[in-house]
Amino acid sequence: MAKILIIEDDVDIAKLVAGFFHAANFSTHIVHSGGLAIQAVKEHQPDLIILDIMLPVKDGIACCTEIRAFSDVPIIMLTAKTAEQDRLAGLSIGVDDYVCKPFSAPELVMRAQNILKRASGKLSNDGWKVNADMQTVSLNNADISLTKYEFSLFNLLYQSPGRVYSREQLLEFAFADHRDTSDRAIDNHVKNIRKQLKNAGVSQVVVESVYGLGYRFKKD
Amino acid sequence: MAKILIIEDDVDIAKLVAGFFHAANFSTHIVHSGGLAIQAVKEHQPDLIILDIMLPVKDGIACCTEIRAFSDVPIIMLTAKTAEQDRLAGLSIGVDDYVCKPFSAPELVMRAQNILKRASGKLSNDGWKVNADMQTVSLNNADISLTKYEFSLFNLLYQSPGRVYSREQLLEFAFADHRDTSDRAIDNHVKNIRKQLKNAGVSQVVVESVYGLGYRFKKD
DNA sequence: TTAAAATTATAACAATTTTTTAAAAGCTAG
DNA sequence: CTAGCTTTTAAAAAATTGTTATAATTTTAA
Repeated sequence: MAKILIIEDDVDIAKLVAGFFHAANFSTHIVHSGGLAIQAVKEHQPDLIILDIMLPVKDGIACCTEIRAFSDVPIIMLTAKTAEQDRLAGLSIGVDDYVCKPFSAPELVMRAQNILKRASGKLSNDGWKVNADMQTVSLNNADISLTKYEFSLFNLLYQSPGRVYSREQLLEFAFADHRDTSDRAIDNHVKNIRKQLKNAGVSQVVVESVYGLGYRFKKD
Repeated sequence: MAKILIIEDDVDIAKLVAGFFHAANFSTHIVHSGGLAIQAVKEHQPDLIILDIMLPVKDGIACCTEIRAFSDVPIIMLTAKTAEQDRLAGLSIGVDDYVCKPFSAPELVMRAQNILKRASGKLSNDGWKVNADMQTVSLNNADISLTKYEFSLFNLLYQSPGRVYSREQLLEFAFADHRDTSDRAIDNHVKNIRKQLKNAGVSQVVVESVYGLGYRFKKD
């Protein structure tokens, strides 16, 4: 389920757009000003951004430039007038697409899907792909099949690269009802995950142990 | 640009649906009665049909059966009530998908896109062909006859390769009104499907079990 | 630097859960 | 009633998960 970040000051339009993306099975997050945009991008790591060009204080073009300084996340710009489209075309800031207001929501969703389809081939997130449907993880399109708990564990660590989880936390968050299970079970799952990854040709260790603390997913 | 034929007596709904498909870059043609449907299909040769199940004089199911007599064009049925869905599941007329009213237009468009993507591949999906009329499945033109529930099960899994369905979901989606049936029934159907496929000379296991989760159709 | 202590890695095995299978019982349509 | 399909049942097989013991590694402290 892809994450969409909507940067739009008009509350009604933001909700409308979010609603359509929900219907199309995306998860969304909304911020209402350009000032909050950068932080939101870093925090939520969206798969795609819908960005209004007309924002108070810091406008869409400024936002886009700032985002582009640290991320290649696809951006669809919402523009109001033809003049703005021309301006967009002129400036070659890194916008992936633009949609003119008043826009058709299905069209917006579809463009988002197209862009994501294209982007997914680009292996943006270091080549990692985590698919909860299949309970599989893939690196550079090589599927790695994990068991239920292996996946649960891997996924939790993967979602917050660099964050260290204690074995207690891992039991609590990834194993849910197995609170009375021994810590060593975690070690074994980690061992098995590493073996699976190695078999799939992943040479670097991505699930790191942190002595005395727990495990974490390697950052960068 | 794919052609959609919309068979729907309610003028407003027909226009609404047509509007959404236009926005998604399809061309559409509308007929408002079942009586005109057959001729329209022959004349316009649509790539996909949206068919309302509730039509005056000749209803959607009758239309579907008639269309299936001479064409394999994908059909999405619009149904109003759950009872109708059950009826659909029971009759296995050759409907490719159904959408329940009130439906989300983006969802309808998306399902259409998915079906068309699959249909355009013809034999691209490893030579598999699923014929809802005959309740047969064929691989490279070798027919495999399945019973009603075997087919229903196989077809559901086949439509979303790689997606894992839990036994609960399979009961809900493929068996419709048999919610109180035991999980083990699914296992037996799967066993029988696999036996049939094996008898037909399909060596690879295409209906995979995913330990702890359910079953899925093998992807690629 | 080295030894002791603590932590993590690994492998073999046991326990548990889930899947597979076959046979029998229950249904249903002809 | 019969034949074919579906469901239940129960036991065997397979896969996963958990435990234990031991080895390897890292940290700490002498």
